[in-house]
Amino acid sequence: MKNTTDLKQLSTLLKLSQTTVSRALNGFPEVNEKTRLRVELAAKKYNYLPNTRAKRLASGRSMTIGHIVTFSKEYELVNPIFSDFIAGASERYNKSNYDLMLTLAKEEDEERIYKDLAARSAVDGVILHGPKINDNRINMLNELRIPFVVHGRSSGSKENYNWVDVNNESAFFRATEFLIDLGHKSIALINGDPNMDFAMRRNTGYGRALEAAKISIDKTKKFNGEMTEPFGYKCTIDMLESNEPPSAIIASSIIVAIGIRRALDDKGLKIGSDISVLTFDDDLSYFRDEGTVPLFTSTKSSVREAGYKSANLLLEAIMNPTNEKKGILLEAELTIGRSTKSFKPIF
Amino acid sequence: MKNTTDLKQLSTLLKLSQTTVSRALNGFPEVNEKTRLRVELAAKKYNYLPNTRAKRLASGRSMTIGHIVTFSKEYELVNPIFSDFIAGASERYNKSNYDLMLTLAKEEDEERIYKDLAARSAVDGVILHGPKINDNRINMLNELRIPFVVHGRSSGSKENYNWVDVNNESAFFRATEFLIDLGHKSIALINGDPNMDFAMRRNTGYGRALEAAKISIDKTKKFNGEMTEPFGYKCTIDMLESNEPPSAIIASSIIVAIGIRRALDDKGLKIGSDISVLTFDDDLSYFRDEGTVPLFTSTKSSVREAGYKSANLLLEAIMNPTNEKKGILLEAELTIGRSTKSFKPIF
DNA sequence: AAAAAAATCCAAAGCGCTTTGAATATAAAG
DNA sequence: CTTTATATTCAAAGCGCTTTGGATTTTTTT
Repeated sequence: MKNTTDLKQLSTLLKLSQTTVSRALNGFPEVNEKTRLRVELAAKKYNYLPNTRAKRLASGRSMTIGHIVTFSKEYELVNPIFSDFIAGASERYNKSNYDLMLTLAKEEDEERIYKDLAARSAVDGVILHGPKINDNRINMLNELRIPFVVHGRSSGSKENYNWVDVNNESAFFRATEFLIDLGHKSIALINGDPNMDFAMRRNTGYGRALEAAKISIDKTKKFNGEMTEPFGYKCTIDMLESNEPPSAIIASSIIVAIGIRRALDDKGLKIGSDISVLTFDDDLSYFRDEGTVPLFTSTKSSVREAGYKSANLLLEAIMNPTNEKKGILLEAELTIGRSTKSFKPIF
Repeated sequence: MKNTTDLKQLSTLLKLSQTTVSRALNGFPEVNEKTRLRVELAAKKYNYLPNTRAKRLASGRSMTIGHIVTFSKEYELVNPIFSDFIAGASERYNKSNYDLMLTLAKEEDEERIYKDLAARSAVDGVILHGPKINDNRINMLNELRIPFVVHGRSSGSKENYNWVDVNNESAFFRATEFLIDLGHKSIALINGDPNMDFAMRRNTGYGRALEAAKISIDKTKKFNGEMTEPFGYKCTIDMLESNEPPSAIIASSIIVAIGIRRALDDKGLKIGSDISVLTFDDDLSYFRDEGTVPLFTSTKSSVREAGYKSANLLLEAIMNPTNEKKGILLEAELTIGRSTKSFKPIF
């Protein structure tokens, strides 16, 4: 029935103790090179790999990183960026033989999940996704003494923690400034959930650029919500049906931008020439637009790279628990597409 | 340092043996109801949860399901449907306290990963994603004796296996038939990788409907490739620049359909009135279009539901290893949007 | 060649649970 | 009030590794 070789069998075959075989395979110095070679050959031959369960118990490490991703409450929405983020993280884990444990849960269950993870010591560390302003999960994780890295940051939090974030404020400052330089004065912003830290920073960058150009903020042109395609559509339609539609729109994600385009289309407006659109772009793989000039002008930063770097930072923190906490700030680059043009009144 | 309670501590506190405490918590019948209550209360009070690593070793089960998702070779693309699929699966696992282990890997590593998983007995079962025609991973998994469920099927495989699939052939038959009924005679198909089983079935459904209407197949209007937005764009541009553009296009995913729309837009064509577009829709959460009449006419089937059902079938198979292998076929529903209109010559 | 040092190997304990087989307490039957 | 059956509890073994501390062998030093 059992078709796997275990350490005992292997050591008997080799006429060696389990200790020696174990040490040979784990690269300990106190083992003769010749025997190590013998052992490694035999391990390969008999297809031996240490039983994960036993290894984890004996070594006291789970060799597993937890990712807890929450659905948004209303729409049971899974953030589309998470697959690319995880692709990056997974790439890093594979190199060090860590496993990735993924939990998708409702927001209200998240706290319990972290506590359970700690109590049953199921993971060696976690990645915290989607930090909010003043996110109390951060101090909770510090109290639970689980090593962790935050993808993003949490303004207002007094805690000391590792993070990897894109410079959202500067990305949106530059985006707004770029549109202003093109002559736009009425620039809308379709942003994410206002409790999210990234949305707040994006809002700040947007506001700073407008202020610098002495353009007052029009509250009817600022939207916060779930970053879905229909949300982008709806906000745009609302603006286009208002008295004073904007001449440019900034979107917080490419999915939203696609909704904006659909709305423009419906209203018979041409993207770029009639209304400029600029979006933040996470460089999601299935929208990646190589070769041709991209449709959307964007501030772009690879979320996959963020995933890799987050994973890397976490593993470092696990190996060296005394390390100083560290923050990594990624800059987004402004990529010019065909969706932005100089201002020209159309209404 | 250690801040978790273990079984030994808990049983000492309760003046009971570890055996009794363990049994009480695991719902064994041979434990007095009063003691069980005492134990459960104490467990809650002291925040006791069994150590995952120890439990897994002792019980001989990993309580973990593996999902191996591969990047496509050329584009390092992560299939966007996988996040919604996993959301469904995760929901099912949570109910039974299974963990989900996710590995993202290159195709060429996949075989080794399965073998390693078996050798180190790291999971109790796996979900096989993205089956191809004659997929040899299926017999490999059977040989490895890992319980598994295939999301999709594999034509040509002689193996006996569990699967959950959407009726791709009928979905594309109906889609094509629907367009034919609207008077379209030149209907393009932008499909996935031709080695994928689902793409083959979709092609079959499409072909059958054309044949039934005595429309001969135009090979210049059939495309196979990565289901990205740029791919949809490119195929459409190519057709529009040819001598005989189609009057309708069927897309294999909403992402592709979005690319098609961009191309139509670029060429100054109106979706629906000028060219009809019909897409398969996995009902991805961030494109879900509630309330209004959806833009795209589609054959729709929730991939999230498929995830839930796959997980459920897998857990059943793990609990009852002698169960007959089972297939679950989901039907897609035809949803009428604004992207399809009766045929009317425009060129 | 004997003594000291270094290299190599091993037996056994332990990781924190579950589970087996036996012991004890309680209830039912004679 | 025994005896037998039933309910409840427990001590100890075992899951398959890693790791400790010691034993043995080989090499180096004197």
